[in-house]
Amino acid sequence: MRSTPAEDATTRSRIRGAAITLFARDGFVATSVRSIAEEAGVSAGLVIHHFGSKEKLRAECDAWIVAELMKNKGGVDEGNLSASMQVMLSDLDQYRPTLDYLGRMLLDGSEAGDRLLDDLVKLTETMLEEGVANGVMQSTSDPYMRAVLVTLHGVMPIVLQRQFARMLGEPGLTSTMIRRMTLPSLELYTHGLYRDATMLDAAREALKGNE
Amino acid sequence: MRSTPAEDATTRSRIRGAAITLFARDGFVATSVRSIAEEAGVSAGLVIHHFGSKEKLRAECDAWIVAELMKNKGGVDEGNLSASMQVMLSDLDQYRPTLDYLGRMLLDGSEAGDRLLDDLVKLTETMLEEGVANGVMQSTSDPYMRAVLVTLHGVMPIVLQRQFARMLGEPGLTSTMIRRMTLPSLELYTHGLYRDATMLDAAREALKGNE
DNA sequence: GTCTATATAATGATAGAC
DNA sequence: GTCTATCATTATATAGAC
Repeated sequence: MRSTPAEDATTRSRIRGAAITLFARDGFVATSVRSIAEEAGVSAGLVIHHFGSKEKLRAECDAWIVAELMKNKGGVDEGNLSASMQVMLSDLDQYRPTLDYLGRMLLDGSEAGDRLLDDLVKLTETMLEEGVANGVMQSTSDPYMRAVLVTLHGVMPIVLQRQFARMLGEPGLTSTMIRRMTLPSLELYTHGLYRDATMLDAAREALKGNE
Repeated sequence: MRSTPAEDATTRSRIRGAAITLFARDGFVATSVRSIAEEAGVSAGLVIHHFGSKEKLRAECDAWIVAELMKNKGGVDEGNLSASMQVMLSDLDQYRPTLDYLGRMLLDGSEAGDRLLDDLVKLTETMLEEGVANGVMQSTSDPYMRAVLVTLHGVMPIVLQRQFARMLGEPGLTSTMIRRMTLPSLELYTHGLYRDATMLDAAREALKGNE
């Protein structure tokens, strides 16, 4: 619970940092208290002494990461998801552990991760609404679903970063990858994939029958 | 290794089925041999007797799922990913275990999962190339990256199914969700998100400077 | 605060009876 | 083929010395 600023050399914070690294890399269940202790250069007993249990340590890691993410989200006026994500993706050296851990949270059933994603969807929904109101974005038949899809597409490079990096021959999430995906992503979000509405109209007709 | 057709009542296949269910639901490390045995209604010793080790059991589950997925991919002439996925997504009752397990494979570092995803990307790339050649799809500055993005967006509902379902108030991947996401997805793939190329042009300019 | 030693439970895997 | 009993290892967590 220590929250003194600039406490980065504390043993407690070093343990937390080690835990974040290993939870992010191997997942919660696959990470042992012993391995965290080793990574932090302390004994296993001390880890438990400081945090009570592995589960409580995880909760504190979750909270720490959420705080870290909020710090950056605050910096963006509009609460624009892609912008706050972009800030972190453009400074990978600093934010990699945070982003890696975020990916784990979204998959591992963390309560904090769920609430975080809900927030991201809300931010995205607002951004899309404003875009439509300003006339810069297309309207949609289902604003909430579109916000969910855009958000999940946004976190995909983090959640599936192992596959993403592997397919591009990179060792992990790199700035090269981020740069390379920028144009194709924007192309998709600008011109779409299909040149006309044949598929869309067909789907509209098909769904009309089912309702 | 038994491959006799209609062997569904075999103890061995029942154990494999139980393993697939639990690996998909809880992940490989979080699933114990004992819990698989219980799910299959046999003893823990028998599981090892049949498969040698937990790891070998996993390998056989992987192979089984890959075969199951290939079976359906073969049914589609063009090797269209969204079509073969759609086949399975439209018959969730039958393919849920397979799809759930696929999601795990893509995340858990399974070799078989990696090769499978590579195949899906290749199929998608071919489909996109043909679409461009036929004039029904937009061209792109980076065909491979676009294929990767479209593929990863395609498997996203499976990989992030827990979040996806939770945000739509569903207990898991349901046909209701699939139906509801159809139109917004096609809208995005038809009209995109942005109404003009302002963002895209800006990115093009910005990247020109960095090269 | 930090360690070592230990308690207790669960894990993957083996041995041998039937 | 299937079970029970068991081994060896590892896990989280505790106790107590320093």
